[in-house]
Amino acid sequence: MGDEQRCLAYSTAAATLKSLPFTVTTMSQIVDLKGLGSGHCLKVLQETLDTGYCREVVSKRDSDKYKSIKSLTGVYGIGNSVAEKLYTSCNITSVSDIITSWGRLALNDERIKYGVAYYEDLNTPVTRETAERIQGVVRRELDQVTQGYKLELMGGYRRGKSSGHDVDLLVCCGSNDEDGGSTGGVVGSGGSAGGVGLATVSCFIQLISSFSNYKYFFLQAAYRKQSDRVSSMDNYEKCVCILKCPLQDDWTPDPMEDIQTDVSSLVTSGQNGDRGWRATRVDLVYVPQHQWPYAVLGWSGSKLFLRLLRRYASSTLGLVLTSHGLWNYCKRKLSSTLQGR
DNA sequence: GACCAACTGGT
DNA sequence: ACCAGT
DNA sequence: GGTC
Ligand SMILES: Cc1cn([C@H]2C[C@H](O)[C@@H](COP(=O)(O)OP(=O)(O)OP(=O)(O)O)O2)c(=O)[nH]c1=O
Ligand SMILES: [Mg+2]
Repeated sequence: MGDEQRCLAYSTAAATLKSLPFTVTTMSQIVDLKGLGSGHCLKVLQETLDTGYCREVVSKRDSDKYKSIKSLTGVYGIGNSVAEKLYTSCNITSVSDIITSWGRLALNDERIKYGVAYYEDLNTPVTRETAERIQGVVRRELDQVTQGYKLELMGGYRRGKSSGHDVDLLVCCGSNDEDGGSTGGVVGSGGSAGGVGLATVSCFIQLISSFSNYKYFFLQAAYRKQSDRVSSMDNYEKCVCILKCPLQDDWTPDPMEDIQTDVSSLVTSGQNGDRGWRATRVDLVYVPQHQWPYAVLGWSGSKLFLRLLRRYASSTLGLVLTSHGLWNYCKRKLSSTLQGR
């Protein structure tokens, strides 16, 4: 049921107001703005301007259900659907409820374990300073396996934000790494990478391997379509992980530290602020050089901007815009040098 | 009343 | 197909 | 929920 679309409508309305160069004080300033419509949004705004708040907003915001769902979806890996079920069918209202009732809830998604164990860390804003520290960690790992690469901060930071919910990094390998050709150990989905240390292995796989070597947490890896692979080994396009971000410059991960796999040990080891690191969500995206501009566009956001831009590409230009390229519907990549627009 | 971005991975 | 995520 |  089109909740996603209603969310889109609210986002557009909010962005419309945010874009105004002045503080809104009267309805006449906003009634004719595109994106606000003539219904719900205006009603909320009218009441807010008249009385300082909107009864519907306040009652929704302060309702027990809203507060519970908000806490539950704050767990990485729990979305609206599961949160709703936990709340209505299991009387679960908080993360501590989840921990207490873990055994009977059958939450199978591996991410939820980490989401619960590092709930506080993962809901603490990541400062730009932290993001740059992570970038430094990644840069030093990359320097050991390749050269001539590009590595840039993406997402909110690239748009000038000073904090965010994660660190988005875009990597583009140097020309030496493009098309290695040789095949080697296959990297299994979801965790330990094999065949580490071979010169022919893609720098991205080596990078990810260094994370598991160092006992960082590894969550998920996405594959790249065969046709887009830079080399035969190089089948990862994205790595979604949680890294231990050093709190001081001199901290290095302890290779002896075991990775905990059950929630209770994760939760206990996740507590305690005094551990020299903070759990940080990191997205690493790896693209071949010819896709770099599309990847920069696609990973800079914002989410709303991308949706509007892609809608324009599709409905006005008749093209498909993704983070890999600009295509026509027959799946032929548009040669932008020939089609100069 | 149709349309609303485009995609991947886990179950 | 559904859910969660980018 | 807003736009066309
Ligand atoms: C969430 C989301 C992100 N993206 C892209 C654009 C985002 O800028 C990029 C990174 O995703 P996010 O990290 O979720 O977005 P962000 O970096 O803008 O926000 P924050 O500062 O809170 O981290 O991925 C999508 O294309 N679609 C989506 O639905
Ligand atoms: Mg981000």
